[in-house]
Amino acid sequence: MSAPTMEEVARRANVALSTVSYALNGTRPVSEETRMRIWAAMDELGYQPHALARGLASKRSRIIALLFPALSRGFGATELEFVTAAAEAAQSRGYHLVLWPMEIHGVGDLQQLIRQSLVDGVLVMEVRLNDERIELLRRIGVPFSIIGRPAAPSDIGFADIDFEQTTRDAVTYLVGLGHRQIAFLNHAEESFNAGYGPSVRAAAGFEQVTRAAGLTPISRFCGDTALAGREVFEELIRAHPKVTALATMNERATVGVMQAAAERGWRIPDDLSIVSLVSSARVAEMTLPPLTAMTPPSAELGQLGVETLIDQLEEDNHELVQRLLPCRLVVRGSTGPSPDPALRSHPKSVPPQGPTG
Amino acid sequence: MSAPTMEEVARRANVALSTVSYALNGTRPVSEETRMRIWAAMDELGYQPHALARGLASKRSRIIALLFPALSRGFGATELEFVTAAAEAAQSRGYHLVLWPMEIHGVGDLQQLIRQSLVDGVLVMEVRLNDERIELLRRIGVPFSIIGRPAAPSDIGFADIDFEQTTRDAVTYLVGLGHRQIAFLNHAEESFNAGYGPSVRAAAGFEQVTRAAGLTPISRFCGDTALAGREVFEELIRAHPKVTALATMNERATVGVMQAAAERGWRIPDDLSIVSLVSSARVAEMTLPPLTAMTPPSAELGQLGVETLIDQLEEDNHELVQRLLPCRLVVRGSTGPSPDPALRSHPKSVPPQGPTG
DNA sequence: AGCCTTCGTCGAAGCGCTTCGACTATACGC
DNA sequence: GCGTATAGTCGAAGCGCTTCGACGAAGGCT
Repeated sequence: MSAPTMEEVARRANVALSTVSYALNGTRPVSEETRMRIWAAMDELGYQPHALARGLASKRSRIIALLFPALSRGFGATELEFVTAAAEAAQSRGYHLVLWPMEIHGVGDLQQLIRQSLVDGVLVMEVRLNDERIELLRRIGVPFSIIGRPAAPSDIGFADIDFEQTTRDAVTYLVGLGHRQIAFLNHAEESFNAGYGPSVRAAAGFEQVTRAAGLTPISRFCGDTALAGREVFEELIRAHPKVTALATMNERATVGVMQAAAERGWRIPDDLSIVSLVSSARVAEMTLPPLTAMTPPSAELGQLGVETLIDQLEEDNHELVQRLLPCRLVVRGSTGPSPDPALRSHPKSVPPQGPTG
Repeated sequence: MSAPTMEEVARRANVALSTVSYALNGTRPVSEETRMRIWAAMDELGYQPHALARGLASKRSRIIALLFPALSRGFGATELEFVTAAAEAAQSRGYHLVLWPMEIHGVGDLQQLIRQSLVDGVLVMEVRLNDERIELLRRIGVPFSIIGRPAAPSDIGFADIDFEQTTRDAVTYLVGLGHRQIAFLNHAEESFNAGYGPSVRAAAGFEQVTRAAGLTPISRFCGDTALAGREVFEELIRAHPKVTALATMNERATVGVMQAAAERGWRIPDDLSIVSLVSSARVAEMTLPPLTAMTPPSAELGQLGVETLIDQLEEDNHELVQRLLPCRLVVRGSTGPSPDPALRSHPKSVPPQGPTG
């Protein structure tokens, strides 16, 4: 009834307990013949090594923790995909992934968990440029790798979206459509100032690519709500009436922009093009028209994050893995050739559907 | 440097190792005074019990697994919220939650994981009415509880959305707005036939509430894509031109419906009301207008699922917990008073923005 | 031939905890 | 008063595994 132990395997294969262990882990050489006998015994018994016992004896639990901010802003389908991919990657390397949803504010909570010696390492999501958590983790002395990267990611493994490249790609695409006045809708100013990586890096990328294209960078901070999106958009259009395209960092605000555009009679993409800088397909397809968007490689990031960590745990001279992945452009219905902005203020058609919410 | 052990605590408190254990777990009486000394020693050392050792010795790992279908249909923000809540609930009861993303097709994979004795129990998401997984789990002999419920949930703990009630509530709300021809947009027929719980139960609820209100139930199956939504909507309106309100089961199709409605010049909610039967706020706010929706109690479900399982693990005479939670109606912009359908076919305003995708 | 490695195996000592049986001292019943 | 619980503590035996040291046999070197 209860699970077979290594001892039973050993008896059945007529070898010592330790030999079974060596055969299982390849820790010491075992003759071809013996190994065969042991394997046979194992699967006749349906043997699976006892994870806790193995962990206790070897001081390596083969469990890693995924640290993610509970109930955080902007958590959605993308993150789920990420988490799933991480769990799968862990599983395929023989590890387990535990979820530790928490905000870390002091060394306390986390240290308490770490001290339980349940996990070999920690994977951290959503890292800011100067994230205190990194210092904390280092002080605690637990192996970790991160998704996102701090300002100076000198000696830690990470995997992150290449926001600069993503923004450049998006803007380049808009320029290719003939747009010349392109605005960038960032996250809230507080995020930017707090060093939130996506915000800071995308801004840098935008600045860079517009300058390189000989254009004037126009950008705005904007809270992550539809209302903020509307307000900022209105102000933006008043200040820069010739803007024909928008690259946006946050989806809720984007919806607000679309509302506001509709209210002033602008059609998307005829009168205004919008490209969302980081949107999963699921979300991008919810709007009308569906959003042309840069889609984050969530699954790859999750996988990469886990592998970076595990490599670090297993190899002694772990070469640091640090990887940047750009988002992939998926053209949907929200982008088109640049209109002549002058012909736009009084749209060819009619007043659109008013706000209803 | 390395974590303190129970032995060090014992030495420091001048008691036997076992006494520390008793003090920690309350397994046997320990005098007030001794207990104080032990506590003091513990937090001077920053002691945390070693999870693996504890698990090995007690045969209870205090780890539970969340089994969820990898890369499944319809996975999004709602599910993430659910997972987060589950992890938090586990944590607050002193448990850890590991993620096991997998499709179970045979007893094989799962049994292999179970045999590692890593987890005390399993929480299963997304259960169909006649889910083979339940039989499997029972055969494997691992404690489990489920989110969703099978056709005859006689003796297993579960937590589920009350789809019947939710649908009734939604339709009642529409009826209250004056709608008399209300259609129900279900998931795909295959899901229904496969016994997918939400699909089957919502259908039952719809049938019931419409009949009770003296209305004729109109319903359609519909694939989970915008295209399917458009097609089914067109067919529906041709067959039942007087339909003024829709209760929809799936978000992608809903977007298709909104497109199709816009194409024929219908405004939402002036010409057509839509209530989404299971939508998280995040998604419902992405559309234009934002969707009035029944919002699932994801967090509560996650928490309830975990607690059901843990109760079952800890109490000997575990009274079976079986709970149904209805979704909460959140009115947004997609519902309004019933129009006179006769006045609708040639809408007051203009041809809307065409399809762009 | 003699010596040193390497291969293949065994037995035993833990890893850090829980739990069982045993023991002492005190309280209780009648 | 004596048997009998009960509170409070201890020591030791595991839980199922990894890993260390040891040892014989086989092979390579000079």
